Amino acid sequence: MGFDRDALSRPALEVAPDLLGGILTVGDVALRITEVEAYLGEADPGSHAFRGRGNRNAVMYGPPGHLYTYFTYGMHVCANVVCSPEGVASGILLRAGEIVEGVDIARSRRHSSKADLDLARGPARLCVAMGITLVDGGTDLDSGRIRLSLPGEPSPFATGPRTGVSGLGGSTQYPWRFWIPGDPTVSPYKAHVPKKRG
DNA sequence: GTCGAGATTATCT
DNA sequence: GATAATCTCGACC
Repeated sequence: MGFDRDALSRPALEVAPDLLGGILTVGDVALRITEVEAYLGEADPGSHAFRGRGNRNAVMYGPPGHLYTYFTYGMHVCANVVCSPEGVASGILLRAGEIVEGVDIARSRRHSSKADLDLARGPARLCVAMGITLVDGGTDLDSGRIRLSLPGEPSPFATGPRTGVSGLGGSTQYPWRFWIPGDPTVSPYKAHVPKKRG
């Protein structure tokens, strides 16, 4: 079960499409991954690792197959799958998915939630629905309560520009976003620019 | 359905 | 002190 460690020891751009259709299991909740986004670490102006290694992104430099979590905008948590060999900072952000098991549990975590498809639509929502928090950062995805299963065969996928990135160095120009075409849980989200404090 | 604006806190300089 | 890989809400078509 689980996944081939070697399958994740490759550049993020190659691993990202392989995650589509994969299953992420956290406790009693299972998620089918439908949308991801690749981050190439130091080579990527939009990545946290672009400005060098720090406490926050240290996990991204570690071995593949681990979970990288971070806080953004003070209120939200996002989850990444670390890939590339140890020492190379790259990861894949889980942007959206479909709850395939434990829907009632996920719904109870998001009290004011609406449709099932909305439970994990968006990176921060996905973490809330799955119960992923900062303490899960650095967890091995092949042991413990959080597990990842890669699909047996490749899924069809589409690519497009990234959204929500600060545009530092025009990083939104790269088509490093991957999703399963036609899936209802994927990105109905607008591509707006970060807002400054008022 | 789309568009625009505000909220809130860990992390880094 | 500035920044941030977002979400929710309200207004409008």
